[in-house]
Amino acid sequence: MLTFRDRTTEAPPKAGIVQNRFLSTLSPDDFEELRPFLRVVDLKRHAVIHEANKPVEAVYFIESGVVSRVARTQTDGAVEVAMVGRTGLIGISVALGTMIALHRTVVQIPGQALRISSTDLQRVMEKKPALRDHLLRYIQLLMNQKAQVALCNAKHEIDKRLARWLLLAHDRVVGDVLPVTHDLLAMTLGVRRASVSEALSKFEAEGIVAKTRGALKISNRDALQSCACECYRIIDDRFGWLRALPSHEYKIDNT
Amino acid sequence: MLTFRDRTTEAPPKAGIVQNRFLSTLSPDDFEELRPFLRVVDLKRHAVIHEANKPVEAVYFIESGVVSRVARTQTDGAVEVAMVGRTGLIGISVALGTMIALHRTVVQIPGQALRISSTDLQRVMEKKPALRDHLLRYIQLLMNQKAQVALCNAKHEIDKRLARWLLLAHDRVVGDVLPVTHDLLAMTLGVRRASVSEALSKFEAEGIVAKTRGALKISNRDALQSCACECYRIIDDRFGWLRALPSHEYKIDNT
DNA sequence: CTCACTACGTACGATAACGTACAAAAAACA
DNA sequence: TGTTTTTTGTACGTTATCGTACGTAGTGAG
Repeated sequence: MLTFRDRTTEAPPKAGIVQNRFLSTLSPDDFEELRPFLRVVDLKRHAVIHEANKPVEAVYFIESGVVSRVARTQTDGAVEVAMVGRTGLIGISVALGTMIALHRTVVQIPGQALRISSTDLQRVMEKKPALRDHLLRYIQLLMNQKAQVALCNAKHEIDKRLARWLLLAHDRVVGDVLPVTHDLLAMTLGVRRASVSEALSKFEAEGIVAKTRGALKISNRDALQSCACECYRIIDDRFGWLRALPSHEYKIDNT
Repeated sequence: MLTFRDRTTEAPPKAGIVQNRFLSTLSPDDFEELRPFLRVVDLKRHAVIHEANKPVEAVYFIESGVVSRVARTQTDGAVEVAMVGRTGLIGISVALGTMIALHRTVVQIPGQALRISSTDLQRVMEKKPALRDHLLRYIQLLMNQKAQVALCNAKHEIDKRLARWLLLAHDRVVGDVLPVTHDLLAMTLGVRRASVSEALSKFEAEGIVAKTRGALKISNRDALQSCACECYRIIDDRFGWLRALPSHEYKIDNT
């Protein structure tokens, strides 16, 4: 059991209100078109939402939790190339028209999502071009994130990369607790588990995070930010346009 | 002067015929709509085609040479996140609707391109939805490449990454000579110049490449391929759909 | 309560890559 | 032609990270 109060599995702050930033920034008109097709689904830990090169049956707007897009090779394990949370969605290949997943997508921190079948979404997109435009703009965020991660992996030390990941994840969950193991972080960053443990111990000694078996608590976000490389800011800045858009309180059936 | 015959700056094999694979796989109907707007332009070494976060004035379909999309931070130099050649184009943000460049784009190996202004391309896209679909599908290739580079940077040794880059570049030029300096390769891969020199010396000792000041010749492509990591194949495979499409011989004014 | 299992702390030598530096060779320039 | 600049070869000590391994402490199952 978690020693920390795990706020990430709590009910969303406002029950029945859409938490997803992508959806809440849609115009009421566009969202109304989408609403009848959306269904709440649980994202269970380590669940594979999409498999690389396989057809995308449905698109998921993340309501809570964190999902990773990962790249793989035969010999190496999976490495995260982008992180998606309340601000985003999984299944962009529907907007791109191929309906084939680019990468494996895995649930890192459990939560919920609003699901719509690919065909339904396609139909709505045809009717509402603004929705497609919104999706395409979101794709730029993802591309930017992937590119920055590529640079970060090439140039920055493990502790900086770890700090970046923790900050991005922190932004995407409710509360300060991240229910992640060192092992998971190691896989995600493509490094040794031991390296993650060492870096986290250093952070804990400086009072930046507090550790528990299976979970981390961010105690001093500002200090963590000064540990991270510029990449965090660069990735985060691109979400500015999403944050800048007016956010609506859309209701959704919790069934 | 180059000791090797530098075939990359020769006139294209068939003068007046479009070399760009993206264009040559368009339907005659769609291409005809585009043709009047296309102008041949030179890509000069180190020229910056697009600057990150700046408006995209025009889109470039690469005819010859190699162009890199690079990510940057204040403190680190630029690192390549994707490579574009005869098979692709620069300026996807026009297809995504934002008209703002995601990354800096730099000419690595000089060549030529077919240029169309962003507004003209937008107009053609509206008239010909198939063109937009084609563009969006191409974006998946780029995303895949970025993701694989992210993994590669995290997990693979310098010599394997170098081999991957050389293979990708080799696929994108005419002939076996790559007019690149060690310095450029180092920047591109995000490593020391000395590391590149060492790796190349090793390759030369094994008869895989031949070196000259400012240029490399791929002597044994098969051997090079067995030096590279899986990432080359993974990136290259995604171009399968482009290669699979029928290719037309479209004429273009060389003025 | 015991047992098995997962998560974490920590240690060791090995090695890939780093930063830096300097000189030689080739090309460009004047 | 001589001079400057660019490119490359090579070396040194240093550091980050690796692979591996083993012990320990929580956690869950029976």
